[in-house]
Parts: sequence; C-alpha cells; structure tokens
Amino acid sequence: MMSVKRKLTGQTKAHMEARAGVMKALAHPSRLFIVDELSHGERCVCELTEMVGADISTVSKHLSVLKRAGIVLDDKRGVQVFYRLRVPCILNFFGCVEAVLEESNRCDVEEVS
Amino acid sequence: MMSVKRKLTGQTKAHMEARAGVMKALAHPSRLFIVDELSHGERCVCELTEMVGADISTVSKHLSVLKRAGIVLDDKRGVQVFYRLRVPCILNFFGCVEAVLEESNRCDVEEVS
DNA sequence: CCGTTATTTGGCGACTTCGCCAAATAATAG
DNA sequence: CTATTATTTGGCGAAGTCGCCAAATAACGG
Repeated sequence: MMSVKRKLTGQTKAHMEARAGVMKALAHPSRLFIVDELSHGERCVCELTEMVGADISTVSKHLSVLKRAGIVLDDKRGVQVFYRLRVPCILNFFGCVEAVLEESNRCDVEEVS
Repeated sequence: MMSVKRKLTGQTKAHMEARAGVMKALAHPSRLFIVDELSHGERCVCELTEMVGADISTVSKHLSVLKRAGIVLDDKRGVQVFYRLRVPCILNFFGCVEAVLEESNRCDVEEVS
C-alpha cells in the first residue's frame, strides 16, 4: 500500500476554503459582537448600528458579510430590516474560544516572566 | 432604570477583539487543514509542508500564527519542531461550520432557481 | 569547525479588508 | 408626488494578509 498522506488539493482544498469562508466572516470584532447580540433575538440594523457605534453603512456591510456566509438571515418589515441567527450553534464556538484565550493568558504571563 | 443596551466599547470591545484574534488565526484554508491534521496527532513542520504543498517558510508562518493565537503548541526535538493542538475543542467548530455550509448550499440553490 | 538538514525571519509586491462619505434605493406618511 | 426615515451600494485611501525568495538561525554528525 502506498502512502495515504492527505494533501491540500482538489476536494480537500475546496472544502477547507469553504470552511475558511465561514471563519473569515466571524473574524472581526464588530461581527462577533453582532452575532453575540443576535443570540438574544432579532435586531434591526439601526439598533445594531447604535450598539456597534460605527457608521450605518459599515454595519450594513458587516451584516451582508454574515449573510453571505450563511450565518444570519434578514427579514424586511416595513422600512426596517431585522437580522437573526440562522445557525445558532455558532454560539458554541465562543466557549472554546474563551478556553483558548484563558490558556493563552495563563501561558503569556508565565512566558514573559 | 436607564437603558442597558450593551455597546461595543471598553471591556466588551477588548473582549471581542480578543475573540476575533482567535477566529482570524483560523480563517485560512491552510491553517484549517493544519488544525484538522493535528487533530490526528502531532506533526513536524516538514510533514505539514509536504501536505499543504506550499513553501516551507509559508507553512512555518502559518504555524506561528496558530501558535501566537494559542491554538497550537510546539516542541523542538533535535532538528525538528513538532506541533500539536493545545485546545482540542477547536474541533467542535467544524461540526457547526459544516451546518452553516449545508444550510448555505441548500438555500443558494433555492434562491438561484 | 564545516557541512547538512530543519526551521524561522525579513522583506517585497499582489491582493484583500476596513471604515467613512456620498449617492442610490425602498417603504411609508401626508 | 414629496418628504422622511431606514438601508444598501459604490468608491476611495489606509491598513492588513499572503506567498515566495533569500538570508539567518539551530541542531547535529563527522
């Protein structure tokens, strides 16, 4: 039997690129904040804009990034557009991210001393 | 009682930036591939380089990004450096990412038709 | 010490992301 | 139709990311 070492080509590559697309959408503080906030229920763009404290066009673009990645859904009602999480399991990420951060802090302190 | 709407400032902002740091480290196809591979056990830089199919300096930099984010640990043994996952719960991410991707594909098809 | 192998670091051009402003679009009231 | 409010889109400069090459560093055998 020949070596079965998996390589980052073809289907595997496409798969990793797809995953990276989702991660990229989550790789921004404002977008993480929005996801966190949406975990408590739907919010309109103007509410999120006030909370994030950036230009409304900036927030709108962040939301469109999350939407294109498949993380949120939008729902236009009258003049307003409400966003909500499409895949709530996204929230499970944060527990692990916190674990990474706690480990990091502990070790950073150790390593610096 | 005044409004308690949370804003993206101060401590909350710092917290989201810290989280985003971890997500950014995972937001690249080669790095996701590496994490996936390390879930099967430790690997040296040269093994990963062969699998990823990029310049060894590129792979080394990817590993240093993962290390600085607190996701992997390195262990130098002789001439080689072996990397391994520090926080295996990272793997839980992928299940949810797949869920996002499946939803996306389904809806993309629907929306295009 | 010298050569070899494994890895990291510096640096550069190509490309992407970010946030604001201004302008376009959409829904609704009057 | 006009004005108003909510949101999206286009565009631009600033900043960050990426991958390669070349050079530096590290471990080890002889």
